[in-house]
Amino acid sequence: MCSTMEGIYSDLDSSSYDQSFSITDDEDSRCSMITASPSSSLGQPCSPAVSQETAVPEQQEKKRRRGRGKGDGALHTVKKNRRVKANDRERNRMHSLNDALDSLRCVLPAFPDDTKLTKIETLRFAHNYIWALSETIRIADLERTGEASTMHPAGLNRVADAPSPGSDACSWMSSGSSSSSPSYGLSNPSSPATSEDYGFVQADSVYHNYHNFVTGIYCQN
DNA sequence: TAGGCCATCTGGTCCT
DNA sequence: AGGACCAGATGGCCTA
Repeated sequence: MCSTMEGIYSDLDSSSYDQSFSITDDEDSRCSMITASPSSSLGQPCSPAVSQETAVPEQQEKKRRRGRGKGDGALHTVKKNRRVKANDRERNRMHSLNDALDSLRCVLPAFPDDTKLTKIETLRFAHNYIWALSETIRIADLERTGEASTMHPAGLNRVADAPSPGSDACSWMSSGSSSSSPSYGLSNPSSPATSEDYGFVQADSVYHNYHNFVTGIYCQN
């Protein structure tokens, strides 16, 4: 998950870094933080989430020093210790957030090239995925009640016209290519009325991909 | 090399 | 008072 961090800290400008405070005096608390990741409480057997815990402590140490201090170097000991503790909590909090994102990635359909989704892609993907599943239930209910013929979207049954799920799966499910101005601020998340709500450009294409998705193409590993 | 993504530090604000 | 949360700043890594 994490690439090598060799030589990162050694390249840091020591003068700018020392303006903050010496972080090495907090070695113990930081080590305890690394091993105390709350990811296990999430209950998802997900390798990406675990990798953070099992990373080489030396690499973790170097990675943790990447952030740049902005202090004036005149922090009192009490204030400094408080800041160090706050940094630890903040780091831990962000690790928890990342673990949650990893768990979320685990329950989303995998892509053919097994590319790890970015954070924003994961959130958008999950958003669309939930919507697709909701639509599946809704349409299934409609079909059961005999109203499906009037409620189906136009392109839903034209499976042959659907684009290949391989290359554009990510762009659809994550809306990754629509980072310019996608609208995710729905007033009612349970009823995404239009494809435009998700930044989709072509409604037909949406339903083609959606059909591929609900028929299992995107779920095959 | 520029841009995207990410981890970390930091100070402010709100809450308990 | 201390912790949680947040956003800005900074710098490293990776890729086109």
